[in-house]
Amino acid sequence: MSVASTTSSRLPGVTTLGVGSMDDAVLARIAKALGHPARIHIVRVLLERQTCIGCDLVDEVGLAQSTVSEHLRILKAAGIITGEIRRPRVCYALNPASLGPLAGFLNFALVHGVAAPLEQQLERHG
Amino acid sequence: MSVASTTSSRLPGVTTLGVGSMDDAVLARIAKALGHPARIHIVRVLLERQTCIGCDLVDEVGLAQSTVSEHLRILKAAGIITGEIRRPRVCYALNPASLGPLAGFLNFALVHGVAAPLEQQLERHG
DNA sequence: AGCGTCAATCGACGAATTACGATTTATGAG
DNA sequence: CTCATAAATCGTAATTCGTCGATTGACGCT
Repeated sequence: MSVASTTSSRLPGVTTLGVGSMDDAVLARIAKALGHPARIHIVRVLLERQTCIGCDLVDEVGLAQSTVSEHLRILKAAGIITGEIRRPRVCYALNPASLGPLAGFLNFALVHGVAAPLEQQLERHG
Repeated sequence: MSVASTTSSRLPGVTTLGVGSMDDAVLARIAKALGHPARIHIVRVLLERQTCIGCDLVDEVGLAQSTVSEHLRILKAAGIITGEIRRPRVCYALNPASLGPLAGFLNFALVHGVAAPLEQQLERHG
């Protein structure tokens, strides 16, 4: 099925390979790491102030320091953010390229999913 | 920053509003629903054969019927798939529009994230 | 009516997640 | 050296997740 250079988008980091080229586990890992409001919030903050932040994150998301640290660990483990140690601080930054696979998958689903007429979604059967 | 009609992409379902217009909880909910290999796999299968499938999904993902049913329930609850009851079968189909918010957020991160200081990403490995 | 098929639900159980406070580690400042 | 600060880690509790087998429900057939 379609390992074709089908349109998709020309977003940086998004391969134009078909959806079949991506591994379920890879995509799930990224999605799972983003699957918490606090972590989405962290990514958003890192997006706004690209300059790294340290403990400001703790103030931003209204959770305990240890909890925020854990969320940062999860994001880091997924490769979504980077943490440059600068004792006693740590400079966090977004690693946008890591989002490429999931973004590519979703874009693919978006452009190829709408091709199905509404009636098909309600009427078709095998 | 926030609500700007910045570029992004012209993918269907992706609003051109800024990243600030999306709620953390909404994005996290979609991401969480996709945060499992089996569910990614289901979405992919639904993408390939847009025509809905019933029990074929159980064969596709190699899990018990009740487990697959649970994954389908989660995807349905997140609005990612639809299930048209056609006794004794159920016709599942992708609801691509539901992926729009997350796709938009990731695209935004992708295009706006590359501007981040390069040295941080290189210096990071330690 | 009775059977077969498919999907949902129930109950169970271990594993993982989320959250917190307390502690520890590592610096830089005074 | 001592103190303050920032981040990670530890221990722990509550909750959620993932998975399964068994059961139930709802049809279409014969």
